[in-house]
Amino acid sequence: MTKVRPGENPAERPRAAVMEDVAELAGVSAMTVSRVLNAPEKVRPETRARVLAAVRELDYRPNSAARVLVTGRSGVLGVVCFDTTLYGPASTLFGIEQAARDSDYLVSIASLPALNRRWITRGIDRLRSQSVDGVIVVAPHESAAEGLRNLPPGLPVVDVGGGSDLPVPVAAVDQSAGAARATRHLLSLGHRTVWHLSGPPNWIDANGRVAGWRSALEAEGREVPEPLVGDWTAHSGYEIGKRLAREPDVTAIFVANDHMAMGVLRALREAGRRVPEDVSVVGFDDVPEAAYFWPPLTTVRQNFGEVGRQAFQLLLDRIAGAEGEARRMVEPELVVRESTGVSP
Amino acid sequence: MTKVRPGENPAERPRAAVMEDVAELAGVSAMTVSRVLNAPEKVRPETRARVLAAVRELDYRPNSAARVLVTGRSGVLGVVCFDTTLYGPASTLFGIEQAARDSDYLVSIASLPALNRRWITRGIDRLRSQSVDGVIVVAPHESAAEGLRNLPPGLPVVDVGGGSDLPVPVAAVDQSAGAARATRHLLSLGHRTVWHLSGPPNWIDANGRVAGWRSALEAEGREVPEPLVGDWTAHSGYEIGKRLAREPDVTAIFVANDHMAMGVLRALREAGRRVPEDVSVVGFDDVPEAAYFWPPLTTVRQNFGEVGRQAFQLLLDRIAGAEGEARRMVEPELVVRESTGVSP
DNA sequence: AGGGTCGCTGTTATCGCAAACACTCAGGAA
DNA sequence: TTCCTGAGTGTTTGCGATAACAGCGACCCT
Repeated sequence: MTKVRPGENPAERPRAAVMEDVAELAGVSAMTVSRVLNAPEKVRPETRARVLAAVRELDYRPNSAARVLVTGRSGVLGVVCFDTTLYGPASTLFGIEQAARDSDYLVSIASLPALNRRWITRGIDRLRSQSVDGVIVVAPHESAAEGLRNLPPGLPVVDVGGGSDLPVPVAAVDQSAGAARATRHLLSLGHRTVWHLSGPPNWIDANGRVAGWRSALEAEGREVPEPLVGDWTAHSGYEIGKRLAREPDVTAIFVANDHMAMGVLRALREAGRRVPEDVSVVGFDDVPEAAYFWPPLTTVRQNFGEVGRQAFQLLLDRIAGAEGEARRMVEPELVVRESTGVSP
Repeated sequence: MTKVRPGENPAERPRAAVMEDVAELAGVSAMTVSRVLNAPEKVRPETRARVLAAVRELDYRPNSAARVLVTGRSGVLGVVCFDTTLYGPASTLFGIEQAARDSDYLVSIASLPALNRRWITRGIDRLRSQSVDGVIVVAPHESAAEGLRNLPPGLPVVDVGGGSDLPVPVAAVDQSAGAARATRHLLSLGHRTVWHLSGPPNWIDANGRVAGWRSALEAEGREVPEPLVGDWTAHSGYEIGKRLAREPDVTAIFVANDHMAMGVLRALREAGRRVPEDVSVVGFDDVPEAAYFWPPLTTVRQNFGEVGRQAFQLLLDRIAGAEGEARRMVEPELVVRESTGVSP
């Protein structure tokens, strides 16, 4: 006998099946259906088979809202991010999503209209209101730190790319090591020193690359020129590149990302300075196109996918109750192409 | 009097406040609290003020799972997508997310390990199991169509970039128009005909660009060369570009995206063919770096953000009960830079 | 005075599921 | 036999919110 619920017209499209419907069809109680789905070993195989057959026949799907209500777990994790059209954040997000998919988690995203403490807090709140099990913050900016200082208690949070003084676990590429590697590569080619075109102020990655570059120069006792500051865009690379091109001293430039490096390459060429004969250029990121720049760009590859996976793993640990701080550093890799050569 | 729930130790961190707690503090019933939050005009201003004060004092946040359970609405929409590291999909996703944020929707994403019917269906199922209010599919591939043929009834679905024969509303850039515009631009510069390096087979955008290119050539009675097929990467553009560079006939190339165009530019240069003096090149997308290619790339700009917004709007309409098909076409724009010039 | 209507608030039932506990029955130990 | 044990299943309850309806003054109308 099929109950017709009050207000339900049997002629209309039938409601989606619920656990009780499955139970009835299989001749068991709803609880047994629940067990088949959540702890199959506790149900006798024959019963289990009957239930599963009923599940298939009715195309039953558990209602996650009901399950969340009673268990407190949603199987959804949140990602707070800034601009997902930038190569780095987009790749990280992709890595997180893939790792999450493999563990049957779903990812909700909250993008921010601006990078500051208030918006980050709002983003986390927005996600929390949807009962996410945890949050990964991809906002590689100093202001993220403030936003992570007082988090709602009980919400697992992991940061990507953040500094070392954060009160939450962090997964990141070792920016400083990558920058140092790039700088040493240039020095090893005989350049007296290396100029730097950095990312915008207060971006963690930008700071890390400046630090690595500076320490590599200082370690060798080289002069440390004042870094120039861009905004990650090819446009800014071009504008600042024009200035650098006018300085005959400048024979080696470490640029904080590939897109800016592209602008620099163009500015140098327009100024008649050959790369790498007159000036060597190194980028950062290794975007897929970097090998097709003119000339092909020597750069530092970041494995964003791996960072995403590590961040997800840290979050899982946290959700499972792990305490304390944790850092997962991913090592970047120098990729030497044709934009670097011996000092003229 | 504050009830201590069974199993609760008053010394521990207190549970998050629920509606009943707010009601008690404000001296009203839970129902009144609910009304203050969902239909404030139905509550006397003084009462409302007391309730809101209690909400703030307890930092009360509604439990969305409970609300979903009873209303059937989650305030979450799902996006099914393939590779969010590609510029187009990433930008579209970003547009959707921004539009959603402005309307207090949250976005969950389900990325696909491969583009085919089965995975698309799975992605939609994964989202559906989280009670999303609707789904936007960003999978510009023929196989998406099959995946959209038999959808679960009752789930609003909108497609981005799909063909005209889909059973769901579609928001898209008019690829064909953009390609035709690019082709006509080249013809107007005096080129006898225009070669085409297309995207991979069965990608909707790739097909649309081929169609637009072909029709523009045919409209002027020009010879239509066999299109060459790439895979969107700069690498493939370079490899195929080397072949094109060997053909002296080739004076104008319409490339299906900017990254491949970058590879083509490099191949031409290496072969000693000057751009635009010997060969003109047009791309598609207008990635932010296109203006800094060497030479700066003439290309067709797609407003992905707008597409995302339109798709979101279509989905809102659908959720609100709108029926029937609908298409929102966004017009692309030709951006002329220095990679195109008069026929040699 | 009697009886609406209206504005505001409270009571009860319900959404779909799982935790906790209760029950049944077979098989083995005492 | 009697009791115990434990595997397998059922019953009850409650998660936190909203829908539907009921109650109750105040006010107006006739």
